[in-house]
Amino acid sequence: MKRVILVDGNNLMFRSFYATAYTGNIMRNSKGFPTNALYGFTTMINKIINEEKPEYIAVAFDVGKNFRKQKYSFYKEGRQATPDDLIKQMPIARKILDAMGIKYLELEPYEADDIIGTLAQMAESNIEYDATIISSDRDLLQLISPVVDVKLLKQTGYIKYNMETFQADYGILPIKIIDLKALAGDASDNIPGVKGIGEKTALKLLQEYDSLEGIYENIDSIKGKTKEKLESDKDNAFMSKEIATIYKEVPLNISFDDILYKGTNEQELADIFESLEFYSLLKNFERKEIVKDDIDFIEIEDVSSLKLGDEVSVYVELDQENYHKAEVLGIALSDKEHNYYLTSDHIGDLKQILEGKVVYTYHAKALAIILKRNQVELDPVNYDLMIALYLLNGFTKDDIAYLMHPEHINVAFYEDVKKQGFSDTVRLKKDLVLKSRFIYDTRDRYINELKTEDMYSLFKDIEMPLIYVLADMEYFGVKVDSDVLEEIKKEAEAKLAVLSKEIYDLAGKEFNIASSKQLGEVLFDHLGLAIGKKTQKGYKTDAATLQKLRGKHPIIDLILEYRNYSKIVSTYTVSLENAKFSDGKIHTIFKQTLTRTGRLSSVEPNLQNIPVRGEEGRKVRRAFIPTNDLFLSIDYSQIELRILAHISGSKELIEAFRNNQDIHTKVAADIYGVDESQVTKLMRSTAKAVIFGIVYGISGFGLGENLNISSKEASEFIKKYYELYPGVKNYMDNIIKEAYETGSVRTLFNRKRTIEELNNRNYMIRSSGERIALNTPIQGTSADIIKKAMVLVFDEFKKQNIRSKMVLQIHDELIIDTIKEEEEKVTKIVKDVMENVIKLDVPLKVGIAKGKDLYEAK
DNA sequence: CTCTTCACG
DNA sequence: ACGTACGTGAAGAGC
Repeated sequence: MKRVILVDGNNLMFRSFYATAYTGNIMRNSKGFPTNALYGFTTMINKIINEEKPEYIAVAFDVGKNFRKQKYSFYKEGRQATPDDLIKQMPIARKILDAMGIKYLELEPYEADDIIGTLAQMAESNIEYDATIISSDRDLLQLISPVVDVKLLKQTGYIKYNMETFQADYGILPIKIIDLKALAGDASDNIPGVKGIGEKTALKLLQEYDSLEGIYENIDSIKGKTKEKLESDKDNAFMSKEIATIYKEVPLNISFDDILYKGTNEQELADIFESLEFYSLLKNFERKEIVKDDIDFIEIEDVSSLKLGDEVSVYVELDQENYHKAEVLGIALSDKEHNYYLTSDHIGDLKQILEGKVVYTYHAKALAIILKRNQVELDPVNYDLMIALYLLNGFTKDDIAYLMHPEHINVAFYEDVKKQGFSDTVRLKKDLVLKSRFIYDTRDRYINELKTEDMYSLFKDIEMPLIYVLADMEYFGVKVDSDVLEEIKKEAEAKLAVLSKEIYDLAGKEFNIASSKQLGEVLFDHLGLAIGKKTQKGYKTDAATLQKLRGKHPIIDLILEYRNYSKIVSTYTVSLENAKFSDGKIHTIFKQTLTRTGRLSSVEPNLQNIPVRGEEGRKVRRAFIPTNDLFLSIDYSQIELRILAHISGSKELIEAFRNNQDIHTKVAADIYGVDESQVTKLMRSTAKAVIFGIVYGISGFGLGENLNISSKEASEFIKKYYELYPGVKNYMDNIIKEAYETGSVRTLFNRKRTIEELNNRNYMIRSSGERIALNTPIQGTSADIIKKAMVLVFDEFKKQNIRSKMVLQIHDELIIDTIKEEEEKVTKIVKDVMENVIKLDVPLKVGIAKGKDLYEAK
């Protein structure tokens, strides 16, 4: 028996396109040509070849006009036009198939379905062959027969249907899919069917009367509404049947020999992948010299033999991403004309080599920390390519290789090198030199781009200096008291032991409380509590869901408490202790090029989410102690709302901030229509939720969920807020309009965020894009402001010889590890800088707290 | 490796 | 009809 694989090419391309277009970020090559559909398509075809090992294979496409549409103009009407970005990719799919040695078939005015149907028919009539059809389109199920089966692609994986499995699922013969559509119609193809009859009813009718014809022959034995519907739409039903029927006599004039799988022409395919920049797929080929992966350089033993111009790029390779622990693997230097390689033991010479020069690098913070660890203090570099790219493209990879590949420079990806080890030193040296060369050669280009985009000042005056502020903070670190952590851990573990016993008793059995799957089964199946929302894998058991079940069963409170303590143990005692260095401190990494809004993030460990809201968790803060004498915490009061007031120009909000009013109380008084003195706690917290929601672009539903009120009531609040603060509403409308027009939004400091989501045809994703457009200028401006403040504070400390240290930034808060004698000075400097870093239409205000640990300094 | 949950602003 | 708040990082479960 010979197996024939029939692939629905159109279907694969559409699927691949929309699968990855979903987030709004369409994959493109460096020339801007869209490649997302082709990537998915190629991956799928490769998978099919590997899994099916076909002897015969054909891929069918739609082309030109189609006869159904010509006859029935409403067919597929109302469909969104195929996006240009997808149309452009279609011809390349055919080229890829040619290069892969796979026959593709298309013939006007037929659709891919009809071509597949015709080939399936050929298999039916030739005893030697059987066929497998691959598609996600259920229409093709009508072709299933004893010799034809269908692999129906699902979001992940597929379902294989043959005669038996199809009948088991649907209860009808495969061919009756046509009759099913004749009755139920098909919204996506705009096939009418019988109005008011859906899939359920249609299946029932077909199981009883076998076919559309059978149903109408027995129309009198059908009763009620169904009969009426059938009678009034009889013509539509038969017409729908005709449209839904796959045509099996397309005049292709081919034999199976014409669709023999010939195998890949590697050079041809490599050329296509090269132009599409599918580097991961190219790895599979031995390739001719298409990319640059060689470079001339001088290996330096004696530093005095180095001859460098005034402008120098330097690249230092580390053996792991965490530069607080990493060892240097090698050093590369480039100037206008030369490239040099230095072994890692020259790291200490970099000061002498680079002093007085204009220095460019990639990831200056890593370099700075490595040098600090080698007791070298180098002047700040002038240009960090990683930062430039972050500002320009929102590029977030630490690995420069991701940037060089699109420019046809073949250096190993860091992940791959790590896997293989760094043994191939020749390769390592070349790669390093290629990197320093690249940094040097692209510098002018990116500086110009920054200027064109009006972000040069943001780059030069804020982000570049901030590198060294952060390096200083990270390197100094935060001291941790292990005894305190141990004590908290012990207490929490004791509580957990008691709690789990009680929980098992109430549940009537032992289970893993940390498993949401098992917990869901216990609560909802075993104890029979009212089921709320579901997740992909079971019942939702998060805190919000459990909160609603409180009082329904005593186990709920215990579980909430259990979760609280287990979070403390795992995330905030054990792992913090593990993160401690031999100096007794934690050295986090502040990622400066990660977030889409301009905020920092903190990793290994995250020191921006140490508990504070709950009393139990908050105790963890006792373990964070100053290296000097005390912690000062200075935080912006309601900075995002003040920014909203400023950029929206809302008269009412500006007025309120200028008068130093409690904004939540004021808004509460306004929306409830009472005097401020009559505002209750609940009213104030409701107002607070409304205000925050507005900044995030919330819906009535979302606010309702959040406040546990009906979405109608919530919508009323939102409406009321807009009426009271028309400036805010106006801002929201304008920024969204602007975002649609320019495809991006900016902060007050010109930081730019492009929002691909706005071009998405999916309503949900577009809405999400609109919320991003609303929120990013606010969150981003707040990030800009505190970043600038950090740079100024750092400079001022230096100027006044302050030895107290800024150690943490938590988005709107700075923590200073303070020397007692400097307390007054430090407080004054930080407060002054933070409040005056920018002049807005509203004042900026800070709150100050201090203490002998992070618990008190809050 | 993905999902769920939960910590922070 | 649909799904429903912005930005993060980390741990544990379970495939």
